[in-house]
Amino acid sequence: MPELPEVETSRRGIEPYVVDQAIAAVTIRERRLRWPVSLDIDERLPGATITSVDRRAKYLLINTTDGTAILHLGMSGSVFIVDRNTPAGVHDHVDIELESGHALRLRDPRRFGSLHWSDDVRNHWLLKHLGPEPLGDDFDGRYLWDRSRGRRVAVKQFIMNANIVVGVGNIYASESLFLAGINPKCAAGRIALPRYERLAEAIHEVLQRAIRAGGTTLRDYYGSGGESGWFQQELDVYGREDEPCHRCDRPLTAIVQGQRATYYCKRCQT
DNA sequence: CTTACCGCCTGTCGGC
DNA sequence: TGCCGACAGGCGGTAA
Repeated sequence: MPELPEVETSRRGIEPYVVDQAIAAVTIRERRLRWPVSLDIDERLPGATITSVDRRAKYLLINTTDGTAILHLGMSGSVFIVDRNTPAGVHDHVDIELESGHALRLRDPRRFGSLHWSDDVRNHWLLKHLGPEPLGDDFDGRYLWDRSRGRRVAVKQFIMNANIVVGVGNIYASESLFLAGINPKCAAGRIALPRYERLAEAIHEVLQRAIRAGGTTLRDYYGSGGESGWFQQELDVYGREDEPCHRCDRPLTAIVQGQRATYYCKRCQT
């Protein structure tokens, strides 16, 4: 569920509590995440001081004086701040305990998330192949057009491919295509430049709006359980099968692409 | 190179 | 009302 806006909201939420904090201890209650949590985490984090919290794609990068913890929230993960002695719930797998008496807690019921250690994040295997940030300078319609030439994959799957552009998850892919008026089934290689320019703008718009919405509800990452900022976006199509299109009033359509649900308007998206 | 599909998990939801 | 099976969903791995 956490898409890029939610991850960015989490980053901003925990940042003030963890930056410049020395790590007193690390408690790992469950190592079996998407990949087993490496012993490096236990060995290297304690004693280090957190220098910054960055985001790359949907990864949170907890930079320390000794290296970087790479955290992914998967489908159901969340991070939040608790007092160090707050009893852990069933799915609270990791605590990074800080000198301040707080702890950064990772909760992830489905365990699709992950936690890695790296001395050289830029070349880490999880991040190395990733495409540009959708909110960064090197992402625009021209870029999408360039990368899509000769590709027969559907445009929705194309923009969800992290090698092409990161952070466009299932929800925001449908929303962006609606905003741009593009049929999700359209072959990526058969879409002209002007339409990709509209699509790039739409992706930017949708993500930016969601981050802003997250920001307005970003009250308290301390003891919050990490729910704040989640799902504040007003959605035009996602999850609205048979409900009226916000533009033309006709019922919206749901299909499956690459084993994932897609929602769109047959009249407005061509 | 591209494309298609698998499977890791558990909370939620629909059907009976 | 209560139980149970189906399913969603990010994303790297693997196969074709």
